[in-house]
Amino acid sequence: MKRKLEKIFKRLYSVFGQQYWWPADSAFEVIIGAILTQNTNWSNVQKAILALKKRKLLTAPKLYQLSPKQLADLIRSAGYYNIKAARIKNFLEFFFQRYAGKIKLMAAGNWQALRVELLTVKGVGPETADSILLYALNKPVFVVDAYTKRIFSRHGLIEPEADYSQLQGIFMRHLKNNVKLFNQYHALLVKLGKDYCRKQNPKCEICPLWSTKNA
DNA sequence: CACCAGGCAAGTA
DNA sequence: TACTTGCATGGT
Repeated sequence: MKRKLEKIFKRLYSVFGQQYWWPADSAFEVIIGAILTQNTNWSNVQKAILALKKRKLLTAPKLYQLSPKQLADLIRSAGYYNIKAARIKNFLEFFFQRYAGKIKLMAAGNWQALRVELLTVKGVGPETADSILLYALNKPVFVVDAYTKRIFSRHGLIEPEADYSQLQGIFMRHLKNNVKLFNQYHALLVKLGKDYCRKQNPKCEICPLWSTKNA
């Protein structure tokens, strides 16, 4: 499996190149984006982020001051706006109570412990927590998402019923714990997913991974 | 028109 | 515990 994972990475990298994730100007922006992008197209999230930026509201204190209704209206384009407004509020509550609203403080300790804390926040599940750890705080955590599972399942590399932690374990056991590698690998899988491995997409048959056997 | 997108929690039996 | 449902906009 280790060899296979390395081969897949090389193949994806040669086909798609650098992905430069996560597109954001700050760690805080990554965190808000991670919540907003839950089961949502990224272009819809960008509009919501832009709406917050235009109003100079993309900071923890500013967002914390907004009412749920005000916040929901601003992030409307991201979909599920009432739920996501509440989830952002839940995170901010935790962020101020536990880390005084300081990214540096939150990033300072042991990340495994922080992961457990993040998962106690209602609205922060495994993928959101791991996205925050990897892309906002540069911790060596592999982010698994729907594309990762679909791609590996379709290629017969995992059982279709494998859960998040099992899939994550495969990557983290076999790959070097390297932030840049994990960042790039996940981004490449999303790129592959967007281009070839959508839920119903005949193009899946010409996915560049099908030729890794011979590569 | 139907289907989907960088999930998660709550409800049901 | 194991399945199902709600959440919602905007692009294809």
